[in-house]
Amino acid sequence: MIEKPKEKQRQRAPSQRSLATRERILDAAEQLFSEHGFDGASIRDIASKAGVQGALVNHHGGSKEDLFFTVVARRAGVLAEHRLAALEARKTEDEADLRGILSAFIGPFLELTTHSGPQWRAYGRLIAHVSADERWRPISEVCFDPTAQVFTSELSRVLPGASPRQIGAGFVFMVSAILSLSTSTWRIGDLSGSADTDDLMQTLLDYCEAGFRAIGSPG
Amino acid sequence: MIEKPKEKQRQRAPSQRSLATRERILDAAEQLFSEHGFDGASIRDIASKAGVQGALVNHHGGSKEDLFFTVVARRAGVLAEHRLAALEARKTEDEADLRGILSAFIGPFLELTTHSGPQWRAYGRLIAHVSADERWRPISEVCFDPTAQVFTSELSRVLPGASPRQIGAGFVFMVSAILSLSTSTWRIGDLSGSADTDDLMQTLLDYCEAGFRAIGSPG
DNA sequence: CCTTATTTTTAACGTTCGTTCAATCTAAAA
DNA sequence: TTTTAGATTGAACGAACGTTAAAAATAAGG
Repeated sequence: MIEKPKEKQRQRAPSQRSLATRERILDAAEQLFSEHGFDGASIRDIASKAGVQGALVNHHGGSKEDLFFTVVARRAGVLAEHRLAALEARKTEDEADLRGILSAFIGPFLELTTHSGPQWRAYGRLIAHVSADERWRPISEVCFDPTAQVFTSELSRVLPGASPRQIGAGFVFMVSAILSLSTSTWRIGDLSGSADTDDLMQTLLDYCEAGFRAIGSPG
Repeated sequence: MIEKPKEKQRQRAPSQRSLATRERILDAAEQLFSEHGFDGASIRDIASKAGVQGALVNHHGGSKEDLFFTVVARRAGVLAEHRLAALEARKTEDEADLRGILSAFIGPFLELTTHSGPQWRAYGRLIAHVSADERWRPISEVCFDPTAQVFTSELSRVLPGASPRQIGAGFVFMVSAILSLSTSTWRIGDLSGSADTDDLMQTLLDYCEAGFRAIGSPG
């Protein structure tokens, strides 16, 4: 499902039109997968939204599972770069304390998923699906675990009193809270405005920071 | 999808065998819905797991959406009763402080989903699906929102400094963290033992209590 | 026991699914 | 310009889907 080694090398550069078509297909898949999940979104729906024939989806994306992996992985690298860059920036400015670490993890995600257009917003919901369904654990391991390990080790550094299991639990709680902002915004209220989003990020940061401190300190 | 008013009254009591068959079907649906989601679980799979013919699933459960709602609603009342009873018990013992309220909400869920057999364990994952997919919002409103309102008003009482939006955000964060224990246990590590579950409940309680206090206090 | 409402099976309906294949169109490379 | 790899279309495949209808089996009620 993940490996894709068998691709006989191409003999011509892809045309600009085909590249654009491929992106349109991936965008359509991203939206429909995020709205209806893997099983709820059909190849035909994706093709229709992209304005192409169904067979073209298989041609550009391979099997449906290949397509799903491609869509998830497409933005995973960008997200990881933003997070790790934010972490490094905090480090060089001696702000790599608990709140700084959490900000470096939470900030880029909320920034991208709320201020970078509908595709990134859809990607937030898509990650929620990936994270909730054990079926996609291999995708998580490839796309998100490396970054997660960097941050958990940083958290262990600033919270020496917490066991690895406690760090892991707190990290899962934080991730689930972050993703809930992509899936359950209607539970809290309308936060389409940018100011509300920043407010909510502060609330989330306060919540997670205090939670980690409670975990990391005895008693 | 939710309403089910058209049932012409029956003229004979259902046999014990049919009642048992119905429960077997609901149990099978509960397990498969929780593992593969609504679209990923087929009527034929459910029938096969229940040991009956496919048509019998429709006969006992109605349409697939009706069946899903029935499965979710079946244990929702029991869960709500446990939570509200725990809350009342804390109130009469003057332990209805923040931690007492959170314990009354978290404790019964973890107790049921980890110590009451595989069906309740499946039910935990099932609720995670309901909570994550906006498609099932009507089900959430019927099955879970009444209890949620009781607890959020209690939280507002003990956290007068927090706005309704902050209370709502904290509640969503807490719910998502609770459900993550049903869906992402593999992220934290192997916690199949019962002792570990109790440890994790303490960690979750510490985390959420501190988070709520941070939200509820100025600064 | 007899009647028949209800349960259960068997079979099939029409639809949609993911995927494949051959034909056609497009455009990169020589 | 010519060649032809690659992009795109159109059509079809077999399989699985949710659902329905009519028999057959079962058991409740008289």
